[in-house]
Amino acid sequence: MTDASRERAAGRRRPRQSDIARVAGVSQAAVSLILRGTPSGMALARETRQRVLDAAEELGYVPDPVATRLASARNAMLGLYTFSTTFPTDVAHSYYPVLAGVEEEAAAQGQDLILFTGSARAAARAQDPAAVRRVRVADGCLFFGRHVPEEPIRRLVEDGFPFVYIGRRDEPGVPYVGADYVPASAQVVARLVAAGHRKIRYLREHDQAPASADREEGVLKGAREAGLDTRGLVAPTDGADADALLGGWLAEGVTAVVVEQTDTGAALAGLGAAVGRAGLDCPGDLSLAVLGAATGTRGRAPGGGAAFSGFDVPMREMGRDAVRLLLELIAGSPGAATRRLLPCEPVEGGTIAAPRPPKKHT
Amino acid sequence: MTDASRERAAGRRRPRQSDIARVAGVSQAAVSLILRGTPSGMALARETRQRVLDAAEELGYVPDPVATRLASARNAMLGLYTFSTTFPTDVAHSYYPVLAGVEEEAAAQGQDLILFTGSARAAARAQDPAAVRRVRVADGCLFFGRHVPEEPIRRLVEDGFPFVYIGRRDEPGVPYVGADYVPASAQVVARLVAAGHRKIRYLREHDQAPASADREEGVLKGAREAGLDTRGLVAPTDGADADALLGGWLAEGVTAVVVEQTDTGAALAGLGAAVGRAGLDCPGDLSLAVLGAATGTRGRAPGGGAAFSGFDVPMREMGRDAVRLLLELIAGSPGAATRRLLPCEPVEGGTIAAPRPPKKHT
DNA sequence: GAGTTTCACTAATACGTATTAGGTCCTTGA
DNA sequence: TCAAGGACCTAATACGTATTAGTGAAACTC
Repeated sequence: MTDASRERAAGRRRPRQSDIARVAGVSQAAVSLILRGTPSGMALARETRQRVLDAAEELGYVPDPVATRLASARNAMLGLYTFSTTFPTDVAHSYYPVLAGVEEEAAAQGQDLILFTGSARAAARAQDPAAVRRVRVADGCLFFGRHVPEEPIRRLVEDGFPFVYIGRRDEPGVPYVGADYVPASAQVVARLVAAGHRKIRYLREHDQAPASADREEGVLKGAREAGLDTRGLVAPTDGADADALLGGWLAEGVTAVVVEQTDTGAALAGLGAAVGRAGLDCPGDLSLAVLGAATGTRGRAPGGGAAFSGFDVPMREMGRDAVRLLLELIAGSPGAATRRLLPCEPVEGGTIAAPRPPKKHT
Repeated sequence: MTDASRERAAGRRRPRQSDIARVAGVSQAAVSLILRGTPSGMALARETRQRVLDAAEELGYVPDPVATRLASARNAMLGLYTFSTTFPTDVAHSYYPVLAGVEEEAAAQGQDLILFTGSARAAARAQDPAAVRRVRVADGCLFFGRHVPEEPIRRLVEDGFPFVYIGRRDEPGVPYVGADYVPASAQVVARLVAAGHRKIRYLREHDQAPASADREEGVLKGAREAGLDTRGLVAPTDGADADALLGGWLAEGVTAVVVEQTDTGAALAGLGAAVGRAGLDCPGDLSLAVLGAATGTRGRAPGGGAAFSGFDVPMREMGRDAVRLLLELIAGSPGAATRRLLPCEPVEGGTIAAPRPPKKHT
């Protein structure tokens, strides 16, 4: 009776393996074995096999993916949990290439993605642990975003749930795929020094993220290795005080500025505008370098068409590698390196030149 | 013994209702009833209910969507199937705002999204029906993309699976949320006519998509209503022959060109370049109008900073409305209009002006 | 010709949740 | 004191497939 009413409601009911079994005169198990492929050492008579295949074809059988996944432990779905909206409003958002990489690799590996949209509500209710816990519906999960509620994540670590963070993390035991900012940032400073700059400033945002800390560390490392004075080297900004900062630096004889590029891009935008307002030529009057222009969103230098000098963050590759690592964790591969830093590609660009001969000094 | 070995193998197993039941000292059925909500006329003691809820919280229980789906038919997950990569390589891709709208509304409705990444392989294997079939793990599915394999879709219609197409479709019975291009396109022509133009051309791409057909229909409608000659009005292009077309039109005394804007943007890009090479001033020498600039990607007119005149496609709202419609279909709402066209917002822009007094005629 | 293998398949059960049909106790009314 | 009813919960089963253990029969071994 229930069956009949369901058939009425949904038109013709989808044929199942048991229907095929009835038609072909075999058991449901035989149908499953034949359609799925016999595991090993199992043999089915050629004729029976054909009868089942014919019946399946005739009935228009389609396996139910839900049942398939219930029966086998995996569901070939990877979670993607972002701590802001996944599709940001700002098209030029720097997250974007990472997501593209994630999708690309997931598709290549035959995995679907579950986008957890709880972010908005989770943010509203301040760290609702249930929101993060929901990711367990997937085989594993990728986390992405600068600011993360730590408590729910720790919970996942404890439970042994497979997940990978995109971006370096400080917490022990958290697998991640990040960018290797330290050497890349040091190398940018080295390039400025090689071009003749001795008075350099580093403009960074007010931010506690590991990515920011690493860049600063790299800049300091590069400065020390070149024998530069690191006092006053680092200047945090919110993007609004750029004019004052720039004026001060020019007065001090600064010839090059390194800028941190993050998802908001506030520091770079602020400085770029200030350079424009001051009527400075770049790189004629001032050399600029950017730490981590987002691939595909690469800003244009104030002067004209040339790209900023600095390095690119391998966003796409981070996304891809995170998927690979996650799948290894899910599979339980023992030898996998669970904390990975990918190298950043240097960008030649056109915003570094030799400094003008200093007036005071000559 | 089996349980124990599995626990060892996979670390700690995900908690199930039966685990909660054991902890709380009730049956699995009671757990399901309490967590899911008692149907009607069922009463559970307040104290028992609390014990179960506490145990669930303590164990970090999350319902298995696959099992949920198999047993009932809801899992609060909507599928999103795109017939190209979901995160396109081109950041300025016009699909983007639609996806943002989908995510926004899904989050608002407490639904997660399943991104089906089969697209790549499906495209490779030319219309593999299995790829589309995967969507059935979700409660319903959104389809998005200009070119769609029709056969698998028809299959879903037959099976009564709830889905919504983003973009108008010709096939009968397919629910969709699209943009109402016909009146919007006609209105653009009317605006040109009102500005004094009588010789107009419409540049469209070689494309069979309904969206293209609708725009052309609207342009023709607008032309007829203004009493214009529609012969030679429509010109398809691949973007490469723009110089020749433009030259011919100028010789004919054409004073305004309407351009179709699609996801590739080839037609507009080609014409814009041709206008530049011909040294024409827009709108001084030639008025331009664009049918459907993508929100957020709005092109700039060749002359300078002004936006193209024309209309905007309500991409974001289409995404949102598609989610709403899909949820209605899933809920089985009887009165829902299943085929919706949203109005396009006119864009004033700066590329329409009165035509120069024609030389030949005067 | 008793024992062993191989073949070809089936029975049974797991996967995790939803749902329905009861089953116990406890209170209440007559 | 017995029946009726309600409150509270459990047993049983369904959902559709995967998988393992096992079964009967034929074929082979010595």
